[in-house]
Amino acid sequence: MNTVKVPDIIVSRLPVYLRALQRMSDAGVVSTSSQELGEKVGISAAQIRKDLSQFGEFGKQGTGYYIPFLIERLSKILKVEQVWDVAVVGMGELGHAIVRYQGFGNRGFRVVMCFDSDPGKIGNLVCANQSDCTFVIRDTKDLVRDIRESNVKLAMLCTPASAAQEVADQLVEAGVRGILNYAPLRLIVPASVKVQHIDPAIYLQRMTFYID
Amino acid sequence: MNTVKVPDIIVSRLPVYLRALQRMSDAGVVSTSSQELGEKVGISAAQIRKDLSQFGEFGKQGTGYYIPFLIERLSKILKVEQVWDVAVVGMGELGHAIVRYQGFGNRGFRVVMCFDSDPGKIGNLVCANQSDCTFVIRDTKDLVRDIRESNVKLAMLCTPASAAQEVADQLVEAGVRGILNYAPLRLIVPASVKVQHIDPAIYLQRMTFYID
DNA sequence: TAGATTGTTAATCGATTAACAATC
DNA sequence: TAGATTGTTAATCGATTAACAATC
Repeated sequence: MNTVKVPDIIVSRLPVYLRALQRMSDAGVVSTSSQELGEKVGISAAQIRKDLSQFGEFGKQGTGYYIPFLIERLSKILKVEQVWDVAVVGMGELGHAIVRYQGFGNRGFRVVMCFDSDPGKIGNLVCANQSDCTFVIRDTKDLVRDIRESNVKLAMLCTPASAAQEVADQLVEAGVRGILNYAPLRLIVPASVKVQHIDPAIYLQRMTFYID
Repeated sequence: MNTVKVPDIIVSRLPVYLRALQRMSDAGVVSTSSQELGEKVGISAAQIRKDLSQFGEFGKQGTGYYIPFLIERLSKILKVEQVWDVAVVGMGELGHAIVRYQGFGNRGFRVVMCFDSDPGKIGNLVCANQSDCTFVIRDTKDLVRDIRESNVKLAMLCTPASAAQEVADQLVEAGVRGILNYAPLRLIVPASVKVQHIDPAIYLQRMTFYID
């Protein structure tokens, strides 16, 4: 077993490779090379080979990579050969959009429950699709109990900034190990909990710098 | 004038500094140090000083940084002392959530128009807030003309993956210089156009790797 | 076999950190 | 003044690239 820690920056590229490979696979392509994959994802061929070599030997000299095999291996490495249950907290516009969104299923995730603290929303139904209305908005007061009982390990945090840290604390207490944070502030969590942050305004500001 | 190109990685941190400074300012704090700011954003003090030194001298030895001044300078550098008009393309759940979202205003952006190609949606109203319904969904066929006429330089792309590249081509033709891409694929655009990509599934997969 | 492409090593490149003189 | 903190330089660290033997 290799006990050397894999650099975060390599881990962060693996999902990008996986997504491109799944697109190729969907298009009926069965094999590729580091060269071709690199062009699709905008990363050098050498880098892709080096990244993959952290985890094993997945290709063959002369012929490249067999896509179904590489997808299987990357899915295992990223632990998305299983489907993860996800909780959504904060059922404003964004929370609703996420719960209704259909695109996570084939990427390894599904929303299983959602919460809000607004009495006007608690108990309301959210329709994941037109015909089959499956989600009841739960009271955030029950968050720790409900998440712990159903063993949910991932959450998407869509509350206003003012409530975000308090909710994060509860998520940690409930045993959540990964938080996708949409609130525009940095969450303080133990080292054992991962946080990824999505703030559209930050991304827009990274582009305006370059526009004259 | 300094003609040395600023590294992208430094530019990418500036919005994070700005957001933290604005939060401090909102809380009534008027000055800070690289040490304190670093703790808030999770970046070393030395790195913050080095990043800022790319653009000038904004602090004072012994006393640190005067927050209103640093906010002003960072806003200028990122070109968000003005408010940018943004177009939203693809009015599914996500597009609606973005148009209705109120949080961009004080970060330098406002949505001014939205598009969809579905005849069942074109002409519908989208309410940016409860009382004042301001947006009519426009036909994507008119995108190039409308965006060019109103001189919009930023767009958020929320269409399905299948339509995304075609829409991106039209946005480029219309003179858009920055695209925030929510479709799960890499867009091909000229070097003069910046793309930032938001794919929640990618972020989730970056966390599951670390969860045992 | 000949051509193609891997996995890996060594060289290069760039980013981060440590340290400190300057100075508020 | 004495203490604090900047801006900057030099040292360190880590990531990327180039090159190529191995081999399908």
